[in-house]
Amino acid sequence: MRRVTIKDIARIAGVSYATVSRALSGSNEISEQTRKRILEICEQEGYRANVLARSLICRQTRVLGLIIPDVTNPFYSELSLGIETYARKLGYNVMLCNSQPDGSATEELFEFLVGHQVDGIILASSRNEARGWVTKYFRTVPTVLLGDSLAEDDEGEVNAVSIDNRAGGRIAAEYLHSLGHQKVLYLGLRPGSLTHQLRFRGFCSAMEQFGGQPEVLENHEEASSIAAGYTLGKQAFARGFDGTAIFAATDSIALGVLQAADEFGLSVPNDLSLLGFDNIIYSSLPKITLSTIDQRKQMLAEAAVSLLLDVIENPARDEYTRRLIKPALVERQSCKRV
Amino acid sequence: MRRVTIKDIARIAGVSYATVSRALSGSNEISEQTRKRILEICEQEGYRANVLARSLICRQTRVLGLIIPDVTNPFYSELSLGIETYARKLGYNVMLCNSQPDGSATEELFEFLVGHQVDGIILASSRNEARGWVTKYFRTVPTVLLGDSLAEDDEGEVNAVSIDNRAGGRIAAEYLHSLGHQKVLYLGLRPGSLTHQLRFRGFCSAMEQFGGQPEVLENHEEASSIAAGYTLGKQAFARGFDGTAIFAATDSIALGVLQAADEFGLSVPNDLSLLGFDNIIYSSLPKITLSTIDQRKQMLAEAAVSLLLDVIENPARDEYTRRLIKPALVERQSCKRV
DNA sequence: CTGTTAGCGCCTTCAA
DNA sequence: TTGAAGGCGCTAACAG
Repeated sequence: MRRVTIKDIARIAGVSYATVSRALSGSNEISEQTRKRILEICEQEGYRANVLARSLICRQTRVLGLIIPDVTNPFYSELSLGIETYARKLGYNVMLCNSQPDGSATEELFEFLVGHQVDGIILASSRNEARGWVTKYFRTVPTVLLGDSLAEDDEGEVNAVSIDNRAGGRIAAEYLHSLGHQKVLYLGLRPGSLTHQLRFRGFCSAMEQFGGQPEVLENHEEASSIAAGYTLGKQAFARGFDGTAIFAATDSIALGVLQAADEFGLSVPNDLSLLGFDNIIYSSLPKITLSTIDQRKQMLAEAAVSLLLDVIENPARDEYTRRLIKPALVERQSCKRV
Repeated sequence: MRRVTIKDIARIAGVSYATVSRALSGSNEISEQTRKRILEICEQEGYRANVLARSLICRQTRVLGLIIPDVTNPFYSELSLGIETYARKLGYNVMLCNSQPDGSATEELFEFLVGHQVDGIILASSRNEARGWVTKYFRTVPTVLLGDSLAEDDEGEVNAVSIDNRAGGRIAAEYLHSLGHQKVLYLGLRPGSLTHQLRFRGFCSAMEQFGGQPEVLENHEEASSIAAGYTLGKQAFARGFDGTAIFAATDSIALGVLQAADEFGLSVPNDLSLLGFDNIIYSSLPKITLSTIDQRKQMLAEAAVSLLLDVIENPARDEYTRRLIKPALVERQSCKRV
């Protein structure tokens, strides 16, 4: 399928192809007449500029790369829609890539995106390795991390945007404490996830401060899926869970726990309170009505894009920004006063 | 950020850049020695071929465009993951684009993708306009429709893959009939969706054959969202629904209906049977356990990619293929014998 | 205001 | 086996 090029248009219009280029680029060193005529011909012939050829010269593609673990995860799909929408509004397009839940395709995808000359990359990841990936590539291509960068408070050499997970954990603890829960299980901590660790740390420190006793049940899967939550939930109930509340590492995990509880004849919130994290849309479903901590995905999305564009436009920018967004409690009906 | 090019490598290696090109392309008209040496230098310097420049010459980019209404819809996110995974396995990358639930961005996205020289496009849409979009562009770029192409059985000039929606409707009717339901409401038919019409037609013809009485409640929103299902459900219950079962146009609609039923104190399946369509992952949630018709997304995804690649590789292909995939009933706990 | 020319980074004949 | 040269579609000086 041979496509019509700028030369074809030039030939038809009887002008040089530089003129056509000018007509298209909105240059002002061209008469309105010829511009109109050329534009009409383009329309007629169905001309579409070859963006690749253009990028070759302009040294920018106006496309951003976005790497997420898995679109199927509603947290990431909502995030990616927010990012795509906002980027498009600012004149950028995004190439969405799934790195697999375990992140195994991440480096390959970086290479791929660099090869495609994207202007910048957003890496959305909650993994420990995330920071390493960013530092490996950020000298080659402007990159921002959408996730936690470091456990300690010292800033690393990465530009990052994330929710304040420590604060999120604290909010959870305060909420459960306010309902009188003392013995609470934190279910689904993934050791490979810095995000989860921060969340857990914030949760524990507040809980202990209140004299509560946090327990943990780790998730050794690579993803916080409903299935993982289900397995872990069954495990907890089978060995005789004797606390009053469960704080799930994510909403998906909570959904799985709910399923397990159902099978064990445990009613939420009557026999057991359940609190999630993320506020995915399915948490608001009837009969689910999961109380949770909201991640403010829209804000995260816009912050990440803004930061990335800032990095792209100021290549000499010799500072690193780390934006932390405050999470918020969403109270529904899965938690009850003990 | 200046990136290292083939010329830099050539200079360092002390060869012409044609030689470097050969080393990289796996050509056999080059000695193993120099190839190895060059490859090492590339590695050292962190050389990444500029895919754009390459595509300019090779006239193929190995990227496929995928247009879906909205990633946030789990049906489409599952589909898109399937498509991306399968395409990547075959050496293709995909550019995912959201056309908005109302499809308003579709034409713009076609133009965008054509400008980016994608090798082909998959348009996933259930709208009436879908066929028109495809016929408008398929001469410019190989395109396959993932959705229904025509109401009538005559083949149009489009290559298409879809579930057999008429059969899906029939299966639904047979199932509800087998449980003794006579008065059934088809809830959520979108007039703008060919898919829904086929589904409804199959449903009605079977239902009538059984002597049942199908009713309809149309959805005039642009998307089959949970919210739309909720509104429609409330509407149905408010005006006094007196049937025994509801067949929802999609699972998301069904989820909304469930919420409305909950508010009206109606228990599913005790007071009312509810059947969905799609089999999104959230239908299997505890306490939701929605019976539904499975769309076989994996199969759809692979069929669409295969067909598209076939069209790409055989440009002179003078036939149109339409693949219909059989849907399957997934029985859970939302339907009961009357 | 318009045309000419020289590349962007890469691949591919054609010579050597 | 290697190098030189032309060109993919387009933009950007520089002339005219």
